[in-house]
Amino acid sequence: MKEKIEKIIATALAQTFRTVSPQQLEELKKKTVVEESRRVSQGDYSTNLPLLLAQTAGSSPLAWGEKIKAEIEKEDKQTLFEQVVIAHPGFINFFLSPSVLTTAVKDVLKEKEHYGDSNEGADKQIQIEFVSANPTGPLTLGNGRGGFYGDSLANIFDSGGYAVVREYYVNDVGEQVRQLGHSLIGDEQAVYKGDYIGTIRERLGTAIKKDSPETIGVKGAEIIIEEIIKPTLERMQINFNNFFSEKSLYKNQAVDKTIDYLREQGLVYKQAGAVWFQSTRFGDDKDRVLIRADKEKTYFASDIAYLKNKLERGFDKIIYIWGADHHGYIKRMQAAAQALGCSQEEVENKIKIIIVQLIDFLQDGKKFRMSKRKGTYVTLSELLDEVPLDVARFFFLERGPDSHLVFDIALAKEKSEKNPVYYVQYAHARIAGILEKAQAQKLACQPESITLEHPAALQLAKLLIQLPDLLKKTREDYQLQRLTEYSKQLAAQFHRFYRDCRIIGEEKKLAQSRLALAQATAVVLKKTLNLMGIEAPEKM
RNA sequence: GCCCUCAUAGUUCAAUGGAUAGAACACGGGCCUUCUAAGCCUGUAAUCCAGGUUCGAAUCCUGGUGAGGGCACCA
Repeated sequence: MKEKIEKIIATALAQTFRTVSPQQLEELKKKTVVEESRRVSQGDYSTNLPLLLAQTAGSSPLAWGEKIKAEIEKEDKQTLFEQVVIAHPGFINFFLSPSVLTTAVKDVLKEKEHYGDSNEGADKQIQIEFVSANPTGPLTLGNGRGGFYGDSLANIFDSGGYAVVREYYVNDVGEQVRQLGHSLIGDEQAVYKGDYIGTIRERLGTAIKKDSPETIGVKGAEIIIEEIIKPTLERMQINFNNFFSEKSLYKNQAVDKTIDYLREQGLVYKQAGAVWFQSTRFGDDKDRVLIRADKEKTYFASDIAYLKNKLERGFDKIIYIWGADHHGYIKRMQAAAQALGCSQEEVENKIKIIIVQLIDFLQDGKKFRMSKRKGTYVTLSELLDEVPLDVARFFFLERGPDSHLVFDIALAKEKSEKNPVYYVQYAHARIAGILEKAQAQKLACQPESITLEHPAALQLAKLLIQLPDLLKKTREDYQLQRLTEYSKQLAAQFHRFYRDCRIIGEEKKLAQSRLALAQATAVVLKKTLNLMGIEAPEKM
């Protein structure tokens, strides 16, 4: 919808404003905002264009408004708008024609679960790497946040027509694996604590006595991945396309080859026995070690090899989802990307690193920072024992990635009945109930002859048409909390419609129209919930 | 010390530089002979502080204050 309006505005702008250079025109178009109006009195959509024009070319915003309005009305050949109104201090408000809304309801019913999908990414491949928790213990709430976030983001790109690869990078080699080995042995170098250590120790049996810490660590990591992490991911209903092993990058010499490559580029030097990468050449704060004096390669070295691998696989977009404790890594990864041949622009647009803030949790009135090493953490599977998956997903997705959230465990359990996810699901179940009843009475909706007359019905239809714009926007700015907000709005508006507009028992044509709207609402609600990985129940 | 986030009702969160800052929970009133009251209506209540940019700032800039995170030949 917004696109259609933008197009009309762009044409109107070009007609009105001929004296200006093409660059300025582009500039104006870029700055022009079309948004859903916040208030009914301000129409359905509005734009700030007159204000911008006054800024660029002088004269009063309202005068510009009049000129643009005239052009818009000429240009609006499909009569999208019932009314176009200039408003102080310089907005144009658009009131949609009822026919736009009835058409939208028909579209929803026709496209069903594909409503809101787009083909913008039809020939594009995108890779999202997320969770990637170290195989040294169970997944934590923090992993859950990143996991639900990444999974839903992937769904939204799916819906945009992209070929999406969901990948989990397994750090199955190196220092921490050795530390895991020591922890399993239980010697003085033990680091990880927690009940699972004892369980795995028993599983390994006599191997503990004879194998090296490294070998034990490798075995332990495998058990943790296969028997702790993967089952938890399954409970979370996250399906990765690929578990990418760090070890494999060593086996096929990818790490060595990457270091060689950097060396050929003249970006590597030796100092004090170690091999360094000149990341400062690309804006990093300091150079970084690739090979330590003791010949051990750093994680950064394999991270670069992994990035190289991703680039070679030809993805159009590469998304990393990291916890805030990794933010210090961004600069060096961007430096690495440039060293691997990405332009500045590619680093900005092609490689997206999303930082999800860490979670504190509240227990007995005290805040705790989670730490696997200290054993002070809540595992995701513990959470899922207490709280249904739908609630957990909604709870995490409700917050923007930048928000530092405090997870009150007691509250999450106690308030599960009041969780907004039930509110949204209830709206869906209510509709399902009506549809069932309607069917029993042989009342079927006739999408071809819908009329929407009641304000509550019109308002509901206006919300339905927002889904495509909302998904598109989210693919641009990654602000997933928009989906939970939208689902709550949609549910609320349906509940109002339900209050004001009866369906069963009304005059036939009216009943059919309203039934169509209710059914379309169910489709959109379900779509929105499913994108978040949440069920849309028929009964509650 | 340097760098990155964040700071909005009592609480947890929303809000592309736009018009009267939205919800939910909590607290106070109302609404079920009618398609699910897990609902609806309604009241109280907020942009950390000080400057600046702008026609317009919760949003951008500078400086404070407070919270979290990061600054190793660690992972």
